[in-house]
Amino acid sequence: MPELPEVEVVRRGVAQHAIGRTIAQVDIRGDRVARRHVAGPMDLADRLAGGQLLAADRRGKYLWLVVQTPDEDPQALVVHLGMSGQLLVDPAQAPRQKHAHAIFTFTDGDPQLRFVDQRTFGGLALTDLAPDHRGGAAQGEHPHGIPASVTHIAADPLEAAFDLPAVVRVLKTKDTAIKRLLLDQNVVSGIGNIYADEALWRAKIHGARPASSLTKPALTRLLEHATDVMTAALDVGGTSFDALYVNINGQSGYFDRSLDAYGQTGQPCTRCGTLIQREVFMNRSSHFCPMCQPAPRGSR
DNA sequence: CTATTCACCTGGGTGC
DNA sequence: TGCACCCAGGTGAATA
Repeated sequence: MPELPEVEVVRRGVAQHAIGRTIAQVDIRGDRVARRHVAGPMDLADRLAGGQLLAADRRGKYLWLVVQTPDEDPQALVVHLGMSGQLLVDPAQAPRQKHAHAIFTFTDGDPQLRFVDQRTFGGLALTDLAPDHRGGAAQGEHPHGIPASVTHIAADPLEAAFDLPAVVRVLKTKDTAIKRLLLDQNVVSGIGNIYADEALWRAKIHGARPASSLTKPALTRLLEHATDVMTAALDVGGTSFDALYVNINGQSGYFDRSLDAYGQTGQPCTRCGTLIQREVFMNRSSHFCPMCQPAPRGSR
């Protein structure tokens, strides 16, 4: 599932293959892929035609291409991969994928850029760029600004603008379960179910613990583990379980081999040998070691 | 205002 | 072989 490392792999691929190129046309199929583009798919395709791609940027799980459109200030083409979205680089003669919702052709010919999404939880939208009010001491990290539709998303742990002590202070005030907060993109962005479970395992913390019950050093360590595990995943191309998550060339990442908790139900904990358990929490699967990560009193 | 739940979507797997 | 059902889960609107 695309979380921060997987989205970053895609961003790098798009940057390599698409920056500087000019869009000839965008073939959008169906209404759903552009449902977050309020003016509709026709407007999206019309305004992108003739636009030049200036940059590929990212915050958390949100990826955007900065586009110099013919008639307006630079815009952000926000791409969210959702659960199963892919951006693929393909020659024009390659068969159209069943779930290819948008195909970008360029004035310089091949390759095309295709947005393919089996479950269409992801999508495309063109929005204005706004100054990065979260930039703080790290101005210049997003020189084109942040898409207006992404300004509510918190900085992610790989950004210079990420203020770890400030996030820890926020967490310390909340009685909410720590896993819920790790997944809250308004608190810290980029973490999804896989890396939340991995960070909690590494920090030996049960996800149902109220954040306020953890010490500031423990919360700090947890976020550092989240940063570490996402960095390690990025180094090997992300986590793939099947053909649903792939880079722009259709290749899988290798981090699934390094997972200690997520998807390891019934396997021995690599630290203590106790069998990893799966529990449903927040209507999601949570994987944890019942010995290393004791449940809080009264949970379940 | 904050906290929590649920609809959205498809394909692969399972049990009968 | 067929079919009903469950499961994966990021987001944001709806609800409490």
